[in-house]
Amino acid sequence: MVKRKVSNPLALAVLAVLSESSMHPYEMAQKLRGRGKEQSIRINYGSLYTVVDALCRASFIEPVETFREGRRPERTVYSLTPAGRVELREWLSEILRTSTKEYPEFEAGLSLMPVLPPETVAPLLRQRVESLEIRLGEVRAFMDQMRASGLRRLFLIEAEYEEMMLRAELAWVKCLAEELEEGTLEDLEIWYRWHQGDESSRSFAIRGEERHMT
Amino acid sequence: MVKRKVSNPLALAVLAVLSESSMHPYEMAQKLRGRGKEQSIRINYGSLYTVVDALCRASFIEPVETFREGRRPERTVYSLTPAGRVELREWLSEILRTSTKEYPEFEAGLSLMPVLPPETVAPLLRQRVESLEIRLGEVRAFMDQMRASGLRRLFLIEAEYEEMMLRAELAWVKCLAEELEEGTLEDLEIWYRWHQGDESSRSFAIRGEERHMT
DNA sequence: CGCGGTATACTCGGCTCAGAGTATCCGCCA
DNA sequence: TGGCGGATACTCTGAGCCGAGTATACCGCG
Repeated sequence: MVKRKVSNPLALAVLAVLSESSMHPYEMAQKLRGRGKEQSIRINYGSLYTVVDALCRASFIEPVETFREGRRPERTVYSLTPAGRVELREWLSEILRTSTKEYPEFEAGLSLMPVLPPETVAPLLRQRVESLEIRLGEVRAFMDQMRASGLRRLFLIEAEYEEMMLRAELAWVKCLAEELEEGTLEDLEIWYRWHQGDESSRSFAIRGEERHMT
Repeated sequence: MVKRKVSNPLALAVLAVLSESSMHPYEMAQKLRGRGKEQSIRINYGSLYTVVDALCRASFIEPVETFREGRRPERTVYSLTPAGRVELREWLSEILRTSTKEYPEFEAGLSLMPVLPPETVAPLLRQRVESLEIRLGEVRAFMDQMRASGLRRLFLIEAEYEEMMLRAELAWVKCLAEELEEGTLEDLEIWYRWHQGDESSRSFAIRGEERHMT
């Protein structure tokens, strides 16, 4: 778990494309886009050039030539250094090997959910179900399209992972929404009363304590 | 999907605790820690004070008094404004309602996985299984501990969500590792040959095209 | 009664990042 | 042939964010 000198995942993608052949930054973006990597790694120009620069400073890549055609801005072609190859292997291994805690927005939302009254939350979760279904459709469409263009399944493994995670969340959210709608959720009673301003629900978060929440 | 003036999830947590009662920044952090919110929302001092400041500038919160005890640094107590209350409700609703695409590291890792040879990847995934199991244990321990201190289940819903997502990932990774170990994964053959430098696997990513990868 | 360790309460500087803006070239249609 | 849209290829600015560092107070222990 060494701290990486360049920690943006886009840098990992840069190292990966350069492990194939030398190229200039814009071409890297094209390559990654062509393979549909923008689905799993955020590619944006601002970060791309910053990241290439940072990789250069860390000596993981180096410029091999610069040229210009016409009066276009100069293109600098970069190539991977041996140190860069090592970094690529180690970093990628670490990512596959260890699961680091991330903080998805929805988890934060859930943890503050009781701030809203339960009658409000139920329809919101229903909307989420729809939203997840749409996203699921997009992922499937993306996979079909990529496969149609001849890409092997191995190169769509990250999309399969995303699909599976979406399905898992979908099932869970559906279940939670149902419990809310049918009133079978534990603690729903006090949650409701608390939002009515009921004094008897002062101890809301904690069983048998004075009032406070979140 | 309005763009938030202050977009750090920590700001949402600040609005949420202030919806209960006015307090100073350090107390907010204590409250959130006490409820175990540091599991679902990144709380760190640097961000906390920046975020409080930003919320002030956006008029979602305002200072109500400042005092000092002894020769300790000054404490500023903040309270929620009506605009802040509206922001809290809307922001939280949006998070619960819509799923926005996030970019977990592991997904990026998977999408670049073929850079490593398959014999290397299999044991890495096995290590991930272990790592996920450890994390799962931590989440369970956290829930038990919180429940033991009297916290209602409703306030641990985000932990239940995390547990479920961990289980889903665990099952999937186990399955993938197995397929690799038993050689039943589609495309495993060429993946292997490609790393041997075999010329017949030049068309690796794409079926029937010249060599390139990622 | 002196000392170290822990809790309190911030501050600061530097790095990262996003995304809007800029400038050039090419193809095409009228 | 002139103009316009779209692709190419960056650049720049400002805001966000982190985490190490700082300084004081309190508390227990020998």
